Amino acid sequence: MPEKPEVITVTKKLEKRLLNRKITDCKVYYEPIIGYPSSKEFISKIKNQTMNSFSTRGKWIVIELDRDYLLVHLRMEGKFFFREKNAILEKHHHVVFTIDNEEELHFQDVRKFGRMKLIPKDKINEMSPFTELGLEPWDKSLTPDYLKDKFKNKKIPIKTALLDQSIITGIGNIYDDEILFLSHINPLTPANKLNDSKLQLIIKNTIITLDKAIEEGGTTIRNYTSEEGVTGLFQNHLYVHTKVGEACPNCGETIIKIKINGRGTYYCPKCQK
DNA sequence: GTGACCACCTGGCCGC
DNA sequence: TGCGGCCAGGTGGTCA
Repeated sequence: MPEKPEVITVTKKLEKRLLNRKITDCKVYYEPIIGYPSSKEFISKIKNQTMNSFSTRGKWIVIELDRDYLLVHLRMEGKFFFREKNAILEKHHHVVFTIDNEEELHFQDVRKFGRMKLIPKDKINEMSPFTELGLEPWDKSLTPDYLKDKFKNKKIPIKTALLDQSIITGIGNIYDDEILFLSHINPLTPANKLNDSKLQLIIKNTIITLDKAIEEGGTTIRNYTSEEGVTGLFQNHLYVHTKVGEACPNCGETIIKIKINGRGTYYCPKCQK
């Protein structure tokens, strides 16, 4: 389940292999994957454009082409694989890009949640999903005052508030649990009840957690793998997520699991009162 | 404006 | 062994 560190890991690997190369053909086998424009238009527009740069915004992979930006959201299980030209289409491979007429880049998504958009460069500010996104975790503007302002009318649990991409972008369910554990904050605490020092702790631990996860190449839980099937190692450093019934690494109390807004939430009831 | 809920989607797991 | 039902979860849409 790709979050920011996994998106960065995948983007780096794609950049290494695809920078300055040309998309010579494209086939779409499951049309809803293409969020904008129509799949027919997507195919015709993307052909013969060179991939000039790779970056991320929130959980989106941003590929700068000649005339457009190709935006890819992996959602739950989107993955990229390289294959030789005219390779047999494997199960759950929904979009195939031919690169330099030499090899293929396959987008696989078992659950079909992933999305791609092709946005003209001159329309990126009005049409991209970025307008709805909040601050990146490393943004200098991410301060306790910023969060206090965003949370002032939020009575929802902090667990839910941190998943709100319009406030901080890039945090998903796994790192949310880890950040709150490191911050000794109960995930059910209403977001508007947190004081400056707690908000500062959240910011600090968000950066620590994501930096460490990026260093480890992301987290492999269930079946997330990055491009070329590379698996991340951060799951070896998780403190509470998926650790239900195990001892808290801090106090030894048993880690419990509850549901908050439909999301599985793991925490230590003693450390995170 | 806010928050709760649902749909999307499939594979894995569990109980019967 | 086979079947049905539940769970996982990021995002966008709907409704109260």
